[in-house]
This record gives sequence, C-alpha cells and structure tokens, in this order.
Amino acid sequence: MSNEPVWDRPEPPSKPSPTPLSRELIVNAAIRLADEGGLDDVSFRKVAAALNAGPMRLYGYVETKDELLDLMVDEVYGEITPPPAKSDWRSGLKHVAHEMRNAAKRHEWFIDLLSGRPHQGPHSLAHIESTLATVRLADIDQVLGVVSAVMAYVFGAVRSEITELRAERATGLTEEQWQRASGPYMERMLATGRFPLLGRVMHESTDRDHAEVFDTGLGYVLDGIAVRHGF
Amino acid sequence: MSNEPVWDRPEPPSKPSPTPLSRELIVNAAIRLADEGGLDDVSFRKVAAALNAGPMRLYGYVETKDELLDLMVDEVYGEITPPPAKSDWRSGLKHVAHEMRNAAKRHEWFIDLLSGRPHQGPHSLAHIESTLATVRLADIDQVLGVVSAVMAYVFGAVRSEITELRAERATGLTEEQWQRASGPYMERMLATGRFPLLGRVMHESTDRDHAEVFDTGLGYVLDGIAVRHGF
DNA sequence: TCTCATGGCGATACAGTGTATTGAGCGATA
DNA sequence: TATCGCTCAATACACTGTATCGCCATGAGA
Repeated sequence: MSNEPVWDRPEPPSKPSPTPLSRELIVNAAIRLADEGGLDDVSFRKVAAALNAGPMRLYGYVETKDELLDLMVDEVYGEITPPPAKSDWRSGLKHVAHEMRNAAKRHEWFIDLLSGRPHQGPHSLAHIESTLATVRLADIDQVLGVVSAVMAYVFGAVRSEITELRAERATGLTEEQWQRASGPYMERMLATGRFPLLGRVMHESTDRDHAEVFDTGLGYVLDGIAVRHGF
Repeated sequence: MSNEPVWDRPEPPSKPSPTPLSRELIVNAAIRLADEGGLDDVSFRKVAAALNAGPMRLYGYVETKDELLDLMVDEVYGEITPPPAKSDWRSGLKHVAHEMRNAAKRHEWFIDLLSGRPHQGPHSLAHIESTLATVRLADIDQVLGVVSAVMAYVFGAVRSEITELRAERATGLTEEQWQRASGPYMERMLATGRFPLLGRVMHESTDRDHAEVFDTGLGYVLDGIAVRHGF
C-alpha cells in the first residue's frame, strides 16, 4: 500500500529464520549462557534471544523458569559417569565424589542450584541409584546414611571451593594474597589480635592444591565410614 | 491557597512518624521478614515498609542489597555460641556443628546465603577463630583441613535437611509419603525397575530422626579425623 | 522573627525480571 | 475458498534494585 518504490523501503528486519525448538535445545542454550556469563545471564529473554526466538515461545516447552533450572541441573547430573559396576565401595564413592567435583567446576552455577528443590530428574535418579549401589550393606538405612554423609561432604566442599574461586576471580588474586586484596579491613581485624589462628592461617598456610584438600577431607569421611562399619 | 474549606480537604496521609533508623534495626527487620516469609520477602521496598520508611532511605545505612544480606548472615553467625574454651577437639567440633544446624533451622534462608560471597563479618570471623581453636594441632594446615572438612559436611548436611524440609512443607507430607505425593511420576520411574535401591529406600527406609542422621554422618567425619591423626 | 542554605528523604524514573493476555498470521480442513 | 485452530510475537503488569531529582524541614545567621 505504500507508494514509495521498493528500493526506498527498508527490508523488514530480516527475521532470523525461526529455528525449530526443542526442550533440549533450550536447556543447552541456557547451560551455555550460564557457563559463560553466570546464572544472571539465564533469563527467558536472553535464552530465547540466543535461539532467535521470542521469550514467550519458551513457554511451549517449559512451564516455568524453575522448571528450566531443574532441567539444567538434571543435564549436569547426566554428565556424571557412574562408577565402574564392580568397584569396591571406597573407590566407587571416591569416583562419584570426583565426578561431582569436576562437573561443578565445569558448570560453576551447578552448586548454586542444588540448594533449591530436590532433584527428581531421570539423570539425578540414576546418579543416586548408582551411588547407592556402590555401598553393599544389608541395611538400606545404613546405605542411605553412608551415601548421604559422603554427598553432604562433597556438596559442602565443592561449594566452598567454588566460593573461594569466585572470590579470587573477583579480586584477581590468589588466596595467599587475599587479605591484602580485601584491603585495610582485614588488616585491621587481624591487628586487633582477636583472631590469632585466623592470622596464622592467612599468613603461614601454604597454598595447597585444591584437589588435594578435597581428597584429604573425603578421606576423613571414608575412613570414618570404614571404622564404623568394620570394612 | 485552595478555597475549599478545611473540612472538605483530606488530611495529608498522616505520615507514620518516621522512626529513627539504624543498621541494626534494618538488619533485624530483614531477618524477621526472611524468617516469616522467606528470602523473597526481603526487598528494599518491603524492609523499608516494615520500618515505616521509604525504600531509598535504606541506602543511607547500606550501600547495596548484597551488603544487607551479608549483614544478615553475620548476624546469624553472631547467634552461634562458641564451644566452651577447654573442650576437647571432638566435643568442640560437635558443639559447633550443632550450633550451626540449630541456627540454620531457626533461619532457613541462612544456608541459601552461604553459597554466595565469603563471609568476612566480625561474627563470622569470630566463629571461624573459635572453631579453629578447638583443634589443637601444631600444623596450621592440618588444623585448617580438619575444620574445613567438618564445616563442609555440616553445610552439606544442613543444606539437604533444609531442602527436604521445604519439600515436605510444600506437599504437606512426610518423607515416607513423599513418593505418593510427587504423583504418578515417581511411581512410573520406580516401576521401570531401573532404580531398585531407590525403591527400597523409599519403601523400606524408616523415618529416622533428622538429628540422629546428622549425628551419624558427623560421627563418620570425626572418626575419620581421629583415625588419621591418631587421637 | 525572618530568611536562607543544607541535607535528608520521598517520589519518580529506568532497566531488568517472570509471566498472563492478546492478537495476528498461517496452515490445514471442510 | 472460507473458516477454524494453532503457534508465536507483541504487549502488558507487577515486581525487583538502584540513580536521580526536588521538596521540605530544620538549623544558622541577621
């Protein structure tokens, strides 16, 4: 209807051909965004944009944002390989622990999402199942207790490792230099003399390998289990 | 200047006398809101409203929302009483662990905030210091390792306990009945036969006391430490 | 007592969020 | 060909944290 000649009219903003979507594509896009820019970059608008789609289109595949986050979590559980079928309980649990740690390091947002709703996704369930299977005790309550304890340690350890890692990245310094980075505040606090051990930790403690620290703690837990159940 | 008679003019909306504020008042109000309605109820607008103030007024006392959350966390650390000065390492660490668990149960949002930035508030520092003090080992690296491991377990265990508690509250059912509540989905999953142990856990496992489960896991960790360091 | 300056605080504004609703366009069927 | 129905985009709404602006009340000086 416009009487301008075609050449003067701007093309319609070249609709980027609407990709066909799928739940998998959406979850993968969300994961990529989260890996690169943190959880803050996971919004319906941004995920949709990454897929050349309007935000509302996602609601055809996912009912709510929490659901999307659940799917992301389950996807990461899917990356975790179960321990070899016939491994003994100790190496089996060690395997699971390391797999979890590695997954959490690949996807730093992972640990943040674990504090929310319980995970009932298929990969999560498979993960729990295979972990339970490594502990061959008659009493199912004891099996659960052992696995829960190990998982609790793993969560906590990974969480604090990631937290520390973020703090380092934020200041661009290593743990050794952290106190200098956090400025006069920590200096003043330490100078009060109220925290002598903390002072020693920050000044004397060697910058140990994170993996080693993780293993040491894990060793405590596994040793304790061995002692208690006479393995 | 209006020529309506006074009686026809509405009174100015009776300003609720502007309470004098303080950082402490703000933090306490925020904590109360979080205790009652969860972290979602902690917004500058809502906190300010609870104090009969405009939202922007808070910025006089707190520079950013994260800062407010940090203050809330530190306040909770302040509620945690240190172990008696001369307690042995085992009962000292046990004391700390239970205190943390209790605090986290009083303030369910607490555990959610621990995953963020590291805590350098005065109460947090005092807490770490007194925990370190319970482990009397010569090597400061070993002290740190022991404390970190115990804290990691505690975080993880509390986290999963709170998560489970929330899930129960959401469905209004206990863990035993959980599978029935989560509807046909879990039934179907279990019916596939791919998760036999999970099935046993859900059907056979007795509804053990949470505190007991916590203590058992903690026992593993402490036993492991004892074994490794020959206590 | 009157005037003026200062500073604290509320109102407003903005960019972002998740999501409900609406409406347009298109493909398939009658 | 006409109509139905479905898909998706645009719009709208309530809410977030925070920057900016402007009013008003208070305190100082005349």
